[in-house]
Amino acid sequence: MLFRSKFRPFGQFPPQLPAPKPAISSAAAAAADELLIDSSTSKNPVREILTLAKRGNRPLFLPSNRTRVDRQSRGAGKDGNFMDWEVARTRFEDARLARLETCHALAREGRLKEINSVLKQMLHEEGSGSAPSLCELLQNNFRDCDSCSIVWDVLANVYAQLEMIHDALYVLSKMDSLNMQASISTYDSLMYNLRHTDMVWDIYKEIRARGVTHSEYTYNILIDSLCKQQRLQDAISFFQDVHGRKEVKPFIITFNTLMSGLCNAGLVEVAKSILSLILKYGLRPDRYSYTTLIHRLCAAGSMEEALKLFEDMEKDGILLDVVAYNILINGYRLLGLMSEVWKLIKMMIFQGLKPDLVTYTILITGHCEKGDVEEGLRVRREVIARGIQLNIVAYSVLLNALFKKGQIGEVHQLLDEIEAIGLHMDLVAYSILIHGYCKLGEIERALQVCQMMCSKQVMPNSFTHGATLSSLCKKGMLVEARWYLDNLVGSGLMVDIILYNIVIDGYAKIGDVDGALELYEQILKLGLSLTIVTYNTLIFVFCKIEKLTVAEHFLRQIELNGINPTVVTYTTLMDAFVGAGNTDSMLRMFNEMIEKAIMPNVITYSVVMKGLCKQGRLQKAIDILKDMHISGIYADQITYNTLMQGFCEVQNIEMAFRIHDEMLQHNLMPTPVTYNLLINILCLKGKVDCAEKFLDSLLDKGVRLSKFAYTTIVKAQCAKGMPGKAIIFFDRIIRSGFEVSIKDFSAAINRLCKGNFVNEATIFLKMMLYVGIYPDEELCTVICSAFIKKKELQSLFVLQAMIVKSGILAWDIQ
DNA sequence: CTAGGGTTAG
Repeated sequence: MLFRSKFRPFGQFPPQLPAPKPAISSAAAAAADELLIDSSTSKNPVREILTLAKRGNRPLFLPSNRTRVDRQSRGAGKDGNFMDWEVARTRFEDARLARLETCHALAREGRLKEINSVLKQMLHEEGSGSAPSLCELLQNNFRDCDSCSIVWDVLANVYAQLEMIHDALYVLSKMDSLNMQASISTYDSLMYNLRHTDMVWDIYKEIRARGVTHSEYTYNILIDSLCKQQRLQDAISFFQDVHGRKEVKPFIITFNTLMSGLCNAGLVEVAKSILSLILKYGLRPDRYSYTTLIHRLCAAGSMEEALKLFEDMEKDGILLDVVAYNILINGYRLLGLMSEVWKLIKMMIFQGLKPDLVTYTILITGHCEKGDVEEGLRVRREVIARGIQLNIVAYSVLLNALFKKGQIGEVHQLLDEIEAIGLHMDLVAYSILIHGYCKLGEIERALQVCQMMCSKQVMPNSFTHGATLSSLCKKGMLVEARWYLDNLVGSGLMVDIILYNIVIDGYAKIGDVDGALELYEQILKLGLSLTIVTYNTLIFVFCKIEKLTVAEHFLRQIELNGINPTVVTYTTLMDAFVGAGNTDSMLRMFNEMIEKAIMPNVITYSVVMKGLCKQGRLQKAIDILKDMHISGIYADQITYNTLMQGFCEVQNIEMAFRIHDEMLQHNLMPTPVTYNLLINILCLKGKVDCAEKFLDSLLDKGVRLSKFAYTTIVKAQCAKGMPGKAIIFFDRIIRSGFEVSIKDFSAAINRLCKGNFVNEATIFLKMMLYVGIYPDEELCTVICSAFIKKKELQSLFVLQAMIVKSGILAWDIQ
């Protein structure tokens, strides 16, 4: 009982979105029923995701806690036939009893390992939530037998091993009420599986209170648990308490555990000092001690130091194994040095070691990171051809890469493959799906996946929730995002600062200062530590509502709190100053960050350029481009577009096109904005035909253009007295499938009327009515005045009659 | 107890 109170029940997440507006139709209800059966009987969640994805239906929120009896009844009684169900139940009970009988027989002979494996198989089939009924069976059928307590103990132990913590705790509480004592090995298992939570200490206290003697693993598990919970100081103190007087000699494993914890916390130097501590205790560092450190150094990019430790390790007589090679190989992959990766793979083969799945996964990751998913998929085929089966990690890498490229068809193909092999989706794999769907804007599908993983007892963590929250925010669904966040907080689940940052950013993007500040207050109340991201986001929202003094004040506040501003902090402020036309303040900020040795990035430079262009200091802007090349920061499309816009504003057509050429020389694909700028400048300079030819040449090359490029040309044709061409060209826009709006028509008609091309304006009006758009009051006025000016009273009356008849101005005329 | 996969800010 002690344990149950603290443990939170499963199945609270995901919170369901506020009910989707349309009521669930009867067809959907039928589908829901079908799904219900799917989710409770199917062993493969991937199948369900695919089914959902292919069906493309609305979210159907499934109840996740189906009881066992319910499951049995659905499986057995086809037509709800009572007898069928009764027969099936009896058979099922008989099979369970037979197995428990076997366990007791084995217990009488002391064959613990075999009990363990029988129960493991059994509980795996039973699933979580099965403890109450199994306990009942044990209690009713095996009460007076000597071997009972052994079976009960192994039962609790196996539940713990299978991470069915609820069930393990249930068995323990039952044992307690029956006056049976669990073994230290069972407590160890339980603590190991609860090492990420505070509950280990409750169990440890329980062990002490009951006078159970600790095992050789007990302390190690506790130290590991403290490390896993980032309580390093406590871990070290506990180590000293237990091992300080050297009465209980620590394992080398315990030292390694500590080193691993320190490394994960980024305290590599402290971890290194453990090496000498090991010697002081009369032990020798082993393979794990070295590889733990080396791994950390590789992850931090310190390959040289890592290589040096490898030499030390070899001097100690420890040969490189596959794991050690993989760590090194991954180190080079992280640095993007794929040639070194290949060298090492050849080297390990030369030494008689076989690259394993991890090696290949690193290779696949490397290819995918370069954007070459095809090559990643090729390696996958090669691996399979060598008789190695990919695991969920390798598939995750590929899934993630495919989502990033938007190759959703291939994603589904891989999911099919995962299903066919029978691999289990894990937390990361599910998170990739959720994030992927979110990025595609398919939030409902993402929520379905979330729901599904919950029903499979794979609980979403902060990353998973972050993906959902950020896409809700990106879609501007702040009410839903806030509601989701509040639910997370309300259910007492771990909510970290990142989740708050995401939603604050959501508010910031829509300029909702109050929403952002409300969450800021909440963070303070909860006692979470604010990060620089939080501050950057708050600075951004004040910039957004043009309160630059407040924003800059915030910067000073940050510094007073001892937090270092980053390149993002400064770039945000600089961009706002440029937007407010205050280039001097922008430059002041730029100089300030340089003084603080904060490295500008490509965005910072682009902002500086934008400011300089605004002041007309174009030569200076070009100089910035040169500065960037020198500091090894590559200009991107936006940088070039910014510069190009500067030259377009002074109508320097030649420079605009030279910048375009330079983009191509640097292998940068111009964006729609680039083309819009160029087409616009051609039109402004009266070279409308030239603009049209340029547009055609782009289309020939297969470039996709935005509607703006087309309407720019139409506007120019109208303004420059080419009404006939404008009509033909506008027709082309409609035929190309663009959605035209009243604004596009008004822009053309206004310009035509201004140039007295009243007949052509009328043709536009007819086109407009033809596609089902009606003129507004303003546009009617423009056309009527044009008729009056040209004294075309006949047309005027026709138009007025039409206006009255169509009821466009009905509300005005009364 | 060591290796490979997912995340937030301009």
